[in-house]
Amino acid sequence: MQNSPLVVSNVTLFQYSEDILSIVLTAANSPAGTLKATWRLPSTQVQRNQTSLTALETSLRSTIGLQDSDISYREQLYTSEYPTPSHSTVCVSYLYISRGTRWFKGSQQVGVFPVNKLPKLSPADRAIIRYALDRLHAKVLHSTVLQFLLPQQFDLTQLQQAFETITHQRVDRRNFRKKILALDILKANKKATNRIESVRYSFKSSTLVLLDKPFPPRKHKK
Amino acid sequence: MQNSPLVVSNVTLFQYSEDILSIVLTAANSPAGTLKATWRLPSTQVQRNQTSLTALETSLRSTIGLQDSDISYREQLYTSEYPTPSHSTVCVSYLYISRGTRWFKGSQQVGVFPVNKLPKLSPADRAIIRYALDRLHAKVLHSTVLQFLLPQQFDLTQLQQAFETITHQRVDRRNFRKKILALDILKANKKATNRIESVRYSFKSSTLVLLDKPFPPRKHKK
DNA sequence: CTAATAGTGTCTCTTAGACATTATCTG
DNA sequence: CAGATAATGTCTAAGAGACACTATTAG
Repeated sequence: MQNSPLVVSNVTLFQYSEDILSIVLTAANSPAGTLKATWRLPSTQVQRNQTSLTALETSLRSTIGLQDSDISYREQLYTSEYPTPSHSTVCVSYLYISRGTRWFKGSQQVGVFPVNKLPKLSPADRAIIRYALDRLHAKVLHSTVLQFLLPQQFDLTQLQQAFETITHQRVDRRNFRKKILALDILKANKKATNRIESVRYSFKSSTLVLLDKPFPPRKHKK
Repeated sequence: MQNSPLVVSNVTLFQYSEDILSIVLTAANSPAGTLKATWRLPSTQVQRNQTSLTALETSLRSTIGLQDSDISYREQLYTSEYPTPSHSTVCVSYLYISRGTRWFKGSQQVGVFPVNKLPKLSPADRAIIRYALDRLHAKVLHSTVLQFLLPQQFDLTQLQQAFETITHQRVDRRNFRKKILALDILKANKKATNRIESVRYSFKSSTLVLLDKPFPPRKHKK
């Protein structure tokens, strides 16, 4: 007999590679006789001696093999509630970022889906993902989140591509460079060869930095 | 026997008048023999057939007499957790705004405290209030939240004062006017008399409007 | 008459944003 | 030698921010 709502937590786990932003989903045990898998955000119930965070990480490790160190960024998204007359559920959602999928086992239970090719999902999960995408979008404009999606070293073209992919904005290359360099958040690493290779950069700070002004050029008419 | 954490919700209820930003707190039943009241954020436990929101509003009505219609703005703040080895607590916090305190009964159980004269509070409550203040500050810069703190009709001086109080910024009057009028979010109401009375304005939209660019002049050197 | 408050306009400087060409490497 | 990619500088227009005086009302 419980007198508290059920508590669960789930996560929108982003991952970016080859200019594609993806989300990690897990396949629910499909009902017998069903051919198609049912996909969900990775989620778990929270026991009374856990927090939503510890429960989630334990679950991620066992179900999809994700180590703590595979996660480059974490933040709480929001808490949603699903009331029923008898027993409501409180769901604490998180936004995680992983830099790649070295951890990915290719299990049939786990899938990495580009955000514009998501499988059928519950309305609740879709709402959460939409919210997470909005949040990520906003954060790209006002902070250095991109550092958690990109490899540690990258060139400005990669940075700009990631920026454009996530914000759905096209920006002028020269203005983008000018502005991002003016922000003084990147450090240049000596280029390895003298061929025409791009100068590789990394972020000065390894932690999220908030920008006073939205960081990039806004539009690009032509 | 529960297998879920305990769920509670609480609220940072803001109220602004006479150029002072205040928060509503309730007095916990002080332990016998204690002279001083112990103040807390209004909070309530969430039962299994409730949501944090319904539980909170029910509780607010009965404990401090706050009607639904007294609240001009609501938003979820964040969810915090207080783990203990045996039984952790999940606390869903909200940010509310009320336009004044007509509802206020002056009960000994309820207090309205200016944000810079808060009584002693638990570290958890202080953290939540700090967070709420930061959020409010950010929202003043990027949206029209001030409409929920101010009376429906106000003059630009009042608007600017509220702005300055909440952001701790002093801005130049002329620049403030120029910018806020350029945003085209206010409508002027005909002034009642032909004396030197300020023109009174109200917001065009009765709902929160997000601004693309942070709304006001930033600094004021002298 | 004095003090307080409301209202208003201009100039400067910084920054956003538009835009085209050259050099190097790959095939 | 053709095609792709990286690097770079200048001009213009808009907006941020600094700044001072006049008119009205209240005491």
